[in-house]
Amino acid sequence: MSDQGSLRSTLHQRGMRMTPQRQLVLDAVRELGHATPEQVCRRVQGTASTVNITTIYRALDLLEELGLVRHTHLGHGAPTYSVEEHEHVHLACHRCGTIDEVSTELLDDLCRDLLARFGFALDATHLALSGTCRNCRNADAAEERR
Amino acid sequence: MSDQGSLRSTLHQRGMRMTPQRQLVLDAVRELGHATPEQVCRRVQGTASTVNITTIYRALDLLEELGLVRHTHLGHGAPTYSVEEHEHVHLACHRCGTIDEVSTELLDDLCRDLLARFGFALDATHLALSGTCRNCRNADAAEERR
DNA sequence: ATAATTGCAAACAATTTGCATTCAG
DNA sequence: CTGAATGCAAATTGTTTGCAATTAT
Repeated sequence: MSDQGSLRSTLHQRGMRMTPQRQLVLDAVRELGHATPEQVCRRVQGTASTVNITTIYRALDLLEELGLVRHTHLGHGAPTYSVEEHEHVHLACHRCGTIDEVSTELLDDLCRDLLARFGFALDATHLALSGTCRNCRNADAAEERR
Repeated sequence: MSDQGSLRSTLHQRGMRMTPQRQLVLDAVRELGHATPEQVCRRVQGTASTVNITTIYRALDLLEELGLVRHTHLGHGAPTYSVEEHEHVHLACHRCGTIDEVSTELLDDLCRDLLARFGFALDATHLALSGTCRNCRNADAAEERR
């Protein structure tokens, strides 16, 4: 599902079109992995230099509404967009800023729990968990010892 | 720990002071629960009308650095600040925007897992989990049936 | 005195809006 | 033709910076 054709028809049902701009934005997000609107814009402009950043924002919103892309607030600043496909969880260290990706399989139990207890269907794709990574914990421990 | 006095002395060790503005910001965050810098500002200005929003930002940064408050990106827009104290997890429905709070105890297993497998110490306070709440799932199911 | 803190204005970054133009059905 | 989509400029929102004036030690 959600291949080229079905996307076209989903849009068509809503009286919308799959324009070159929207396709380029989707491609850019696919290729870049995690990218801010700014970065997507630069990428798209590599191919079609006249595309305006406003269009990028509008396309990202639309694609997100259609469930094709997703945004996450990793650090501060601008959010990053990525395709819904590759499911993973971010481990963001708030000490050094490193971001690791691990499988969503980790969350399976939690998912089940939330559904059973609260009727809440967790969207496990692209979750960002913040904490302290091994390195920083070691560094802290060393600090402590002094 | 981290009562009035120890805060004062923590600051003092760093050659800083507990100013009225900072106290008001901390109080506001305490009272408001989850608030954007803007909201904190309005609250503080209710008591001390001349306090500038710049000061709010600076105080929030400082208080966060001291581990007294914490910010989370709930919806889009501005982040919300809240006191570190009451540990809980947010269940944010991306359909209707409702935000529920549940105990962090839910995450105990996940915490253990992350630490054992990745050496990652999850900060479970104030995690936001996005997904679909019971109501919206029911609504969707009803839609489906038609 | 001296160093921290504040308020203010201005800069800056990220995002949104209004509107005239273009484009596809 | 008509409505959807775009580009552009301007407006808005959220946040940061530089600096002079104020305040506590």
